[in-house]
Amino acid sequence: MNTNIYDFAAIEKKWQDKWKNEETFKVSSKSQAKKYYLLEMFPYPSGRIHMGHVRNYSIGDVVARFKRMQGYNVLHPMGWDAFGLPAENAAIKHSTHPAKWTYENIDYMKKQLQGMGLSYDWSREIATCRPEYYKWEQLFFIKLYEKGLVYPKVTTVNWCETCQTVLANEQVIDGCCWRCDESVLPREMNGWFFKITDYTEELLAECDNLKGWPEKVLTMQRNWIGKSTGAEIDFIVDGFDKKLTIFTTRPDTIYGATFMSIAPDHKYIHELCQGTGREKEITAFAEKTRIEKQRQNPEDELAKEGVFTGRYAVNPFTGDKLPIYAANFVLAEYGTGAVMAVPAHDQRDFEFARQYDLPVKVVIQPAGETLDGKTMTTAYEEAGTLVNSGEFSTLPSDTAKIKITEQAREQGFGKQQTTYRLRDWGISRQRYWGAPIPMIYCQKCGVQPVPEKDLPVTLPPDVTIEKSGKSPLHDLASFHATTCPRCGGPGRRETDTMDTFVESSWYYARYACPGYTEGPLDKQEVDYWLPVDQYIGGVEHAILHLLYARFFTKVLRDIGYLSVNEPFANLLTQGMVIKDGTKMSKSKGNVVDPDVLIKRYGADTVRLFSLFAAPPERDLEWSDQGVEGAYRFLNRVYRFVHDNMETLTRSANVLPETLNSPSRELHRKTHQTISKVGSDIDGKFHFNTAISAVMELTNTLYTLTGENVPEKPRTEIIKEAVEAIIQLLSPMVPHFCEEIWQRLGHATDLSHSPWPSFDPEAIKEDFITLVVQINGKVRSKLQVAADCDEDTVKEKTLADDKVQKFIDGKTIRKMIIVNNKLVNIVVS
RNA sequence: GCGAGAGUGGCGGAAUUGGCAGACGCACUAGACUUAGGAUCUAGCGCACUUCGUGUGUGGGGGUUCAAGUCCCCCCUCUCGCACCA
Repeated sequence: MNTNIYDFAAIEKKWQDKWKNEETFKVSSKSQAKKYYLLEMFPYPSGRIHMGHVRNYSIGDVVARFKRMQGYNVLHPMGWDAFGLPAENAAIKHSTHPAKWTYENIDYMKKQLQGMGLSYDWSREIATCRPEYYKWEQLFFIKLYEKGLVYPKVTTVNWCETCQTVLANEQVIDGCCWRCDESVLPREMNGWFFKITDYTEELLAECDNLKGWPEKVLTMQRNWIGKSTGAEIDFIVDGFDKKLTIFTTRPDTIYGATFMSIAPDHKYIHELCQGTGREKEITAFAEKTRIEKQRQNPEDELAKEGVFTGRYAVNPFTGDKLPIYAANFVLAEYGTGAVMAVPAHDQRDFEFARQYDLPVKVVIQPAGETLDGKTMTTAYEEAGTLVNSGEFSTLPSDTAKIKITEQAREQGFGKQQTTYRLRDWGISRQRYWGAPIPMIYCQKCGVQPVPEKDLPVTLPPDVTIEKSGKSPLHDLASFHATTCPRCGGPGRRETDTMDTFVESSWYYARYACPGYTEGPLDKQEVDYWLPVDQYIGGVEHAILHLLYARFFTKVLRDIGYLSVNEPFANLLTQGMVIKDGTKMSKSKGNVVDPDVLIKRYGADTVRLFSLFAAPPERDLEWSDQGVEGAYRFLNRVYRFVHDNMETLTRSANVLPETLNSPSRELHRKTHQTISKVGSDIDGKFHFNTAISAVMELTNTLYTLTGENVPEKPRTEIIKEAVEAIIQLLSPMVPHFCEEIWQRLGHATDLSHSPWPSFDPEAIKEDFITLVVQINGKVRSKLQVAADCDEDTVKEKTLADDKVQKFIDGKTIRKMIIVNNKLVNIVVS
């Protein structure tokens, strides 16, 4: 290795080989040190890592290395979220097998990650597509089924005829399949559901305890859960034997109901209009609405539209007959699928009423204003005082809510009710490349779980993915033909596979015991390592993955596999990497390839820049010139060490008793930097300011040792500064620092040597520059001894020439002295 | 529409509890070294005015204060999330 230049390629290879051969970052729970579990979201093995990965894993690695130097027993694992549709698409495109494609990608990406010098314990690597992994997922499925937390349901799904598969909502773009661009059709299908709704309240309540999560993510989760409290009230329908139940958050407005709206696909819609002569019209309207909702651009709201059903509901409080409309804005899936319409106090009902010329009856009056149903132009939705509401008139709306609900309950036609937006999690996928759902259908016994001893239900490898995209499992008798575990008769396996979000809902726990064969989780290990102390990933998973993982943790806790309530104690959501102001994408041609950068500058430079360019939670604008700057900085440090190698290695580590002035200055700056970098990294993740602090120290070092300075710092102090720079940078640019550390004569690796500590005494400044303001404007600056007393400051200030000039002939009204900072003289 | 976050030089971004706005880096300008410079070093670099200097300046407007990027009120813009949720 030529040490005259910064030969990053040779340096990085040397240390990566060493880390790999010596398993430097392998950890075990048998340690005296306190544990720290740092996890980054594992990648989908799509082929190559992208800049988003580089950023995510660089951030994580800094924290892992920092915590390790602080003496923690750091678990820092990596693995592969390896099931998913892209593998099937690639298999079709390249006439290969999803498994082959996936494993090849994993091999390549693993090399890329190792090439970044990330400090993973690779002995814990997981690939979710391996039977050793998904076997346990199938076991969970069965356990959940036995507990009633998994159930089958026939429901409407997004079906793509061309691709022969169900699509998740997020895979439907403007009503079309993201893959083939054909229209997606709703289709009634049987599917398996996880009963996440059993955990709604806990998922919501625990949000308040997740102090280490960004408020933004918690808000998104709360919104997604969408709790609202109100009342359910039954309405009798004239000439119809069933009651219609509505849900409302405003029972206080019930006297103002002038009609009723129900979803066009409400479960009673057909029965309801039977015999009214309006059946055809209603059916046509339901069909039209369905199609429009399919086609609808989510950006714009559908115009409100409705059709009278020919029936009337009776308001239980007033006895009024309310016409029932099928309305396109009422959702069958939310609440009860029917609403009482109070146009005076609900904007949607108001718009609908005006459109169809229905009465608007005011029952809530705001203070200091009198609303008139005939003339009002917008609904009044706030609180107020009840009017036209029988015995409840004059009550404030808050009280009325309670009283009206109470009376409905007493009289048996209503109750207090809470509704959630959150739905159960449909996990069936008509795909091949996923974990098979371990259930068997039997003509005689119905659906039966696969016995535990028969797990895993292995994905058959010998299949071809056809162009149609249809899962080969459906027609593969060797897979689905089996016997019923109960009666021994012929059975057919479930041919659907699980949503890939199921794998990622528990992988973090499996890292605690990746090789465990007695069960999914080794209780001792997971109890030691969990929860994850710091989780890091993109904000795009704010709801789906993070909610599912929280749910799974609670389920696994209740089955007895885990002891924690929440999987991730602290969460950091990093921003996107963008270029030219927009997200990197092939179509925009602004993609930066990490391989190219690493080849050109080395992994350390790429890491350094991605940490320096922006704080983690913000978007990072990629700049080729910025990368150049990071490279330049490392060279600057390298050069200093190289040019001073002899002095540095010869110099003692013991600091001398007395120091000259430049020594004191450098010593102070060194300790200030140690202090700042530590506090910037620890918990704050301000890597950008940490790096700039080290740059400042480097600049100071150059300045104080420059050719023309009259007196240089002592070599011991220079050595102290250089070693601090190397130690402080080491979590960010590990190869570079290890190499220099070694050349400086250290026998122990930096990875496992302690984080430097600072001397609080050394940090203190001898002299302070005191800013002197007159009427709030900076007019002069004074050098004073630190902690100088007020009288001395006053005296010195008034004696200053510039100050004299500005206060001459004026009256001093006030003098404000802020210790060690500034003086403000108020004159008139 | 609702919710969250943000708005600071040419650019990325700094600025404890209110206390020198623009740290650090990029770009740019001038100079040095050099056969050469896309290496390195030195100096400059918010804007305006004629220089020392003075004025002005953190999306806009108002306020509190000796002092506001920071606190309070109103408005504007952008990003993200949710979106007819009854």
